Amino acid sequence: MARRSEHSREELHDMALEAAEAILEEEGLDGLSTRKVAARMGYTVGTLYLVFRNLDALILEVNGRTLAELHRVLAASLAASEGEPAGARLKALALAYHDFARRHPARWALMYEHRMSQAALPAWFNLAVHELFALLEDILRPLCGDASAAALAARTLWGSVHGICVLAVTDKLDVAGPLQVEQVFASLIDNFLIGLAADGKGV
Amino acid sequence: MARRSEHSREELHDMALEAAEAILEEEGLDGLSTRKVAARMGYTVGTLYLVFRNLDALILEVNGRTLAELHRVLAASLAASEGEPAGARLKALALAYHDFARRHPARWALMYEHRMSQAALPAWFNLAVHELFALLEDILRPLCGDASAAALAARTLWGSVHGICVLAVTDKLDVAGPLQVEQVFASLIDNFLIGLAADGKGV
DNA sequence: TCCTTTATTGAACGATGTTCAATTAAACGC
DNA sequence: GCGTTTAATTGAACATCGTTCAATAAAGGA
Repeated sequence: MARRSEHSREELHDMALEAAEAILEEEGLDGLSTRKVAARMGYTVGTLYLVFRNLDALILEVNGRTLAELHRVLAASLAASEGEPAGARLKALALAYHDFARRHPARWALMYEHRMSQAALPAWFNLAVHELFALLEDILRPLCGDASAAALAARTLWGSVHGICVLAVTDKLDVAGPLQVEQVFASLIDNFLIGLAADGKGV
Repeated sequence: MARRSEHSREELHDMALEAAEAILEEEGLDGLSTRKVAARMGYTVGTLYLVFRNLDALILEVNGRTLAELHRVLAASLAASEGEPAGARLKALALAYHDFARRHPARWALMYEHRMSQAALPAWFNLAVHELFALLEDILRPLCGDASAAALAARTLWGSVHGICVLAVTDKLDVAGPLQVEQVFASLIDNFLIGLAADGKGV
């Protein structure tokens, strides 16, 4: 077993997160346990509890890293569609989101399904969520009257895309395959953008 | 403890489902356990396993009943808005869905978050999901060209409303209170319907 | 080399889902 | 009414879970 001070507390911290992520990828949500994480680090349970207050604290940090990775993926999608019309960029974004959910189902589910014991999520987590919204708001602002309208549109589209992903990934959308999901995204974004454009003219 | 043949197997079946639902309402998702369900029925764990193959089978049936109750609630909302314009009826439906999620958070979450061990959901469950979609399709059909367009629109709106509810209920929508959620629903439905109407004219 | 310090361990606790031999009460034959 | 069969019901057992904490063992200073 690991020898005294072979790793700093910070190293243990990162090793635990990486071990947890590996288990989630290989065995899914139910495979995650404190003993498995510790074993994968080359330590025993006790050591894990020196670094994290409990499993919830570890999961919260895993979720923070997943959130950051998701942000990178979506930002890359936006960078790749620079110059294209807003509708095409939003559809690419939705597909990138769906693709991330399919490629990392356990980590993605953990973000949304895990209920924290403590009532409120920490500020840094809400900030990371806010940064995801900001990506959408940047595209939507030119299409909306003011910033608050863009904020509302961003929350609407975000929630919608997320819901379609949830149902698609768990096979409750009653459609077959990613090809059909693409159609649902197109239906959402095309129609929503037509409505947004009409709002500007109508009022 | 319960005496031999005091309850038929069918009675035990229903008692278990009612016990499980009561525990979910009172203690939430994490409160549910086989021993607690059995104790609430006035039996012990062993008896529960004579009626249900395992906890997953019990949860699946609880979810079936929740699905049926949700269908009743939404059908009632539709009946109450008979004659009103489609947009108003869809908004009322979305609010009824959100209200159900808020009033029964554990049973609602159990429907969407529980991963079945067996790969595929049984046919009767998918049929119940299908019946929920049918409610939406009935409103959308007059607004769409053909039935397949209505089916696509129904899936789009359903997923969208669901996603907004998920984020709102778990406080990840970054909005405060049900009043704001109502605005998000309105944004979704108003803009989507404008788009649908434009589709008919444009093509 | 001994001693202090502390990183690390692993046994313990209560709870979980699940199984199944043992028990006990009802039902039936006489 | 009594003995036997039948099956409904039990609860102890097992592996696993998150969590705690006294015991241990190794590093560094004297």
